[in-house]
Amino acid sequence: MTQTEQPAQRPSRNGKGTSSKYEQILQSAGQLFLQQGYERTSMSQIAQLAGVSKGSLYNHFENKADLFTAFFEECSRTRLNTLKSVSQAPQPDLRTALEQAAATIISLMIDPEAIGLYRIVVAEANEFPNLADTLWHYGVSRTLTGLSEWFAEKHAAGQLIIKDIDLAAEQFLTMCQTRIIHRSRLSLPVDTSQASIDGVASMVADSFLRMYAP
Amino acid sequence: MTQTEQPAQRPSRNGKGTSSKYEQILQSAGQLFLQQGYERTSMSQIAQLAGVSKGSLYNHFENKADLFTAFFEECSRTRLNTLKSVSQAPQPDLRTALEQAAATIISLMIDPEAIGLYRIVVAEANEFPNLADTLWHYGVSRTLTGLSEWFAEKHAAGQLIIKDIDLAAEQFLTMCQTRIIHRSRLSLPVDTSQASIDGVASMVADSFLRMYAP
Amino acid sequence: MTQTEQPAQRPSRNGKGTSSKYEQILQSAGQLFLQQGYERTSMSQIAQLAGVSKGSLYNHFENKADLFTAFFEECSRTRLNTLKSVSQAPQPDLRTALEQAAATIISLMIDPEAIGLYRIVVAEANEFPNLADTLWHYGVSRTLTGLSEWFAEKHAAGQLIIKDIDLAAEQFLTMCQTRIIHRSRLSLPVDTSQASIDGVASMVADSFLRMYAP
Amino acid sequence: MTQTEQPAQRPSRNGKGTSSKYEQILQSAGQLFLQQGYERTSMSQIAQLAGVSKGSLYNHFENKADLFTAFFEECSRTRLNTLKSVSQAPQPDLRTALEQAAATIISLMIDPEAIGLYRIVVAEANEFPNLADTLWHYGVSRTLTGLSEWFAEKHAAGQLIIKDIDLAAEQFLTMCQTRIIHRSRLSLPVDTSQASIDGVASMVADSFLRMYAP
DNA sequence: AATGAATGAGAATTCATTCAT
DNA sequence: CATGAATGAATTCTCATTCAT
Repeated sequence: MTQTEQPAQRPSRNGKGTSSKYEQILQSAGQLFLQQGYERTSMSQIAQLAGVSKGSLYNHFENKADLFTAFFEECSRTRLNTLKSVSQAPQPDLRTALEQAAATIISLMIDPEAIGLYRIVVAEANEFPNLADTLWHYGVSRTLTGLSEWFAEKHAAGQLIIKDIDLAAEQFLTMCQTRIIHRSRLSLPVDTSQASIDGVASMVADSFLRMYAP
Repeated sequence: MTQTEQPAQRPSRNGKGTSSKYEQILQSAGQLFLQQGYERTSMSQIAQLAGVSKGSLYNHFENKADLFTAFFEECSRTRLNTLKSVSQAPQPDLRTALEQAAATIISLMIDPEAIGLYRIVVAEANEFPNLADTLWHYGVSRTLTGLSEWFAEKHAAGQLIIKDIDLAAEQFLTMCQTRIIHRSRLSLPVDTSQASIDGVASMVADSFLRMYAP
Repeated sequence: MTQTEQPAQRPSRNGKGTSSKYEQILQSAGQLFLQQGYERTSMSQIAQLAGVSKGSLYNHFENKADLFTAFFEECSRTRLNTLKSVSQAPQPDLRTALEQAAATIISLMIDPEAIGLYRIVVAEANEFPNLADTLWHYGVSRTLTGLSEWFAEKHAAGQLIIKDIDLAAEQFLTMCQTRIIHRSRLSLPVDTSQASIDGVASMVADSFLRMYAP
Repeated sequence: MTQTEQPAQRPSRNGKGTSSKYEQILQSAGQLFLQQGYERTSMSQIAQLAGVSKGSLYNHFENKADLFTAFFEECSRTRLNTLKSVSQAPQPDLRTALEQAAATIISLMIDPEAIGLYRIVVAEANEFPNLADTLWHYGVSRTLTGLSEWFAEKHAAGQLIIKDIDLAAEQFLTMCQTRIIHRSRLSLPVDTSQASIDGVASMVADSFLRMYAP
């Protein structure tokens, strides 16, 4: 009912080249947790989807909470990795680069898995406090750092004038959440077409430039 | 197998000053739902906290889901009402007015109950789709409308130049969520002191003016 | 859970000419008991169908068992009365008279209410042992007596030669249950058209005459 | 709300001579269902009588209805099997053979288990419509077929003259129910001594011969 | 490691009955 | 008499976890 913190021993993947039962379970658990949330997902369901026995679950994970955190960490590491790459592609035009960065962020964050992860963290914030840490660590922090470094360069180059660079990065990220991401997280009807994303991205880039252009 | 008969009656509050058992239940349910979420809260817990028998719950509400939505609507109507009043107080200085509005919004949205409501909506978005509608209706919509009207006035008065007023209102509201609200929703450590709130509010006002001042 | 035997005081119907609430309840209870059986029928259902409060039920009947037996007795008295009239209509031809009596019996016994009563008696034979007495008394006994008297007359008149008249009556009644009644009681598909009934009735008359005609 | 997963497995009886837990449950369930009927029998009672936990019941059967039908089918197959053997023993004298067949049928059908099965089918005819099919298939059909074949032989041999053989078989079976079976099904006081059974059987044989002897 | 039957605590819900008004 | 909220025991069913094989 409450989570236990000991990370289950992670057996090295067996050398036979087949994805180990460990990962099979993790993958099935993830699918269900993301769809249904922690409480509504039962160990039986996971076992069935993974094609293993209920008992096997407990050979690999101490209990449901352990399996859950294992999934979450794996998922955060794997799925949120792409966010790091934001703003890697050099663009001659700053406005275009900002717009493109915003569009990328929005697209990544309305991905069903990202939405699912966000939901699960918010839902279980009290029961599993370190979920948020993990999400922040793998998801938000990296992006913010990436943006900060980028903005610092532009500041040094005189293309932007920013006093608090970290805050500016946070602002940029926050503004990206206008309308589309915000409504997606609530499962409210929302236009997620590329055109719609580009519209918000354009607005973000414009606003950001008004705020920080020389 | 057999049909259920008694439609849950919503008795008008008795005038004797004592909150009726109906509201007693609703209040207890709310407390638990906000703390623990829907799934983790059991009807037994609610009955116990409300000081009534488990059976009594079903004299007033058809089932757990019904009790939950009843709580949520009541709560949305009552608790989120205050958001309407944002920006009602006239201020000679536009910057100060914006800053104050932002500070008010931030304060209201990091209230534990508001955070709890947000969490529950995000968590149960799939199971109870109309929760988000209710939250949006009572919480977000009103605030946006209020801001839009205000900005329209300022636009008409030449103090702001805004093309898409509704989008501007959304931007303003989104920017208010930078750092403090965002982290609060994830139960991450965050400085919620007045000074911290004012800091973000000031940043929001500044940015907004840079974006839309003539 | 087990029945209590005290018959509830039967208030004389109120003189206002309107069917009393007592009978209103009895009628609704009957409808539900016959459809669903004793266990599956709840006091709430009865109250709702009768349009009275649950509490009212207990003003008129001591408990569920009492209400049930009251219904059953009333029902047996009222509904099974018609069986008495079997073989009242004089017929010049004995064969025709027998056939007609058999057809009447079959028709009466496949009536949904008769089937319902039979079912309920069989189902609750252990829990309410005197149901069977009542059914026998009001339903079977009368018919048997009627048949016995009739056969006795015919025996005296030399049209039939019967040693054990009571047994003959029972035989006649039993034979009437061939196929149609038997299958109806089990809700098995069965042809209940008049032609089908007449076919069995004819067979019964024939057989009976072979058995007892001089 | 969530789907159920484990289809109840029907394990083959383990060969160790001890009845498996599956059958242990089935046997206990049967005992209670036959005594008390479906509705009055609770899963807790069954678990207790079988000496297993409540949860175990659901490892073997999907739900109460599934356990019930499983019991019923098993029971019908096992218990009603003996009815098939009616009239297998050759008898030089037709009258004696008929009498003996009737006596056998009566004895089998007033067996407490047969009575219990009949009661349960009649009681649950609406809720479990295929109970009657099962009972008819395993119980009645076989007997009728057996009788029909026998009568056909006798007809071919000129010992009986029967136009509608199937109807004759039904008549024979119906007549066997006179008095003893009929009253037993209602739990009415009845003389079930061998003498009494022989009396009815004799009457049935006599009547049948009058109806169909050359 | 793998299995899957077994468990017992606890979940939601129903229901006959009572009782103050 | 009539009402309907209140009750608490009982019911069906779920679920995380254990353990012998």
